[in-house]
Amino acid sequence: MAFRSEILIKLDKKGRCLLPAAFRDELPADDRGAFVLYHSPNLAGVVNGNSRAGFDAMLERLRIEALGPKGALKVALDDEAFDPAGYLSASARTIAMEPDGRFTLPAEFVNVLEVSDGVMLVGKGDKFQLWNPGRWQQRRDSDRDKMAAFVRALGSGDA
Amino acid sequence: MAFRSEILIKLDKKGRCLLPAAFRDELPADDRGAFVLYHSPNLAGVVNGNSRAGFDAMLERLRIEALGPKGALKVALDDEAFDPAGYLSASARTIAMEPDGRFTLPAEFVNVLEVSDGVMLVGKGDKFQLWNPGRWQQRRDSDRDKMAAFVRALGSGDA
DNA sequence: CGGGATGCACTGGGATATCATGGGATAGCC
DNA sequence: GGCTATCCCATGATATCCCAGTGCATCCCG
Repeated sequence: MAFRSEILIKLDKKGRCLLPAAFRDELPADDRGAFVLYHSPNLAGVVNGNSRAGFDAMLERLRIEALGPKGALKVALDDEAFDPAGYLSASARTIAMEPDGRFTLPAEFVNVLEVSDGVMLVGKGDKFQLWNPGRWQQRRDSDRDKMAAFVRALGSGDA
Repeated sequence: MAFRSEILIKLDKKGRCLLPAAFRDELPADDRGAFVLYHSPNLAGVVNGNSRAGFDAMLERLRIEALGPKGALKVALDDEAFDPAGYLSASARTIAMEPDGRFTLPAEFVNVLEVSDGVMLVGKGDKFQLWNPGRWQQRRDSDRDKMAAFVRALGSGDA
């Protein structure tokens, strides 16, 4: 289960779009009919996606690693303290697909993406992202430079 | 698992090409049906390839190198920071082969390679590369001189 | 050691299935 | 009723499956 590649998909007049086969194939075999979309916790205008199992696993890790084993019980009871996993859950929506992989992109995500007729889907390994195509282009160019610098920095260490 | 030799393969009218048996044999025995292609992170016009396991192992090493073992949670949540492993994932595609080892080379790779009827496959040990045959010829000539100089330099060090 | 037979690797091409998308029709829901 | 979601069908493009041929390597046998 590793999401790869970047794919531009259409958003039609009815607000539907398609989760491409390359991404559907990465969903768990026993849960191919739905997935989760959630707002990026720290990057405005980006929507993250994952399988339900993948999203739940991330929340689980977050609770354990951020709060410790005993934190889980505390978080279940303590409504006053900040709960990062709860925050993400609130920003998430389960998306049901039609059998052919299409789904209606909820308006709240359309709004933050500011897309009208195309959405860029980007595989990030553990998860995938939805981007405004133009903004992704910029981010991609900037990341390409950072990647080149990263590789150069590795080289100076041992060569 | 070590990819060796350089092999020129045909790219047919339907955009298919063949992963030669010499390379298929280096794929893990339990995952012979697919492999991964990804754009070179710092060399335009070159496409890298590896087994799924080999690619994933590289990403894993990359994450540890870049962030330390405890960075996993942060990288899963932080969409703003540059993530080299995520960058490579986005540039990668899983390629399924037919039983006889043929596959369709995705258009995005055909474009960056600027190939029309032949692709040079070059074994690099841990991974392999796809080159435009002409560009590989140049690279190869230049590497030959560099290798000779490298060997000479070795000699002057202790003789 | 030579000659033939056999099998596999690579290439080509037609037929079929799947993918991605558009659009109509139907069924709820405020 | 107007809006949205769901189901269904249609279509062009692409990918996949299947079969066929050719050449090279290996193997077997005398």
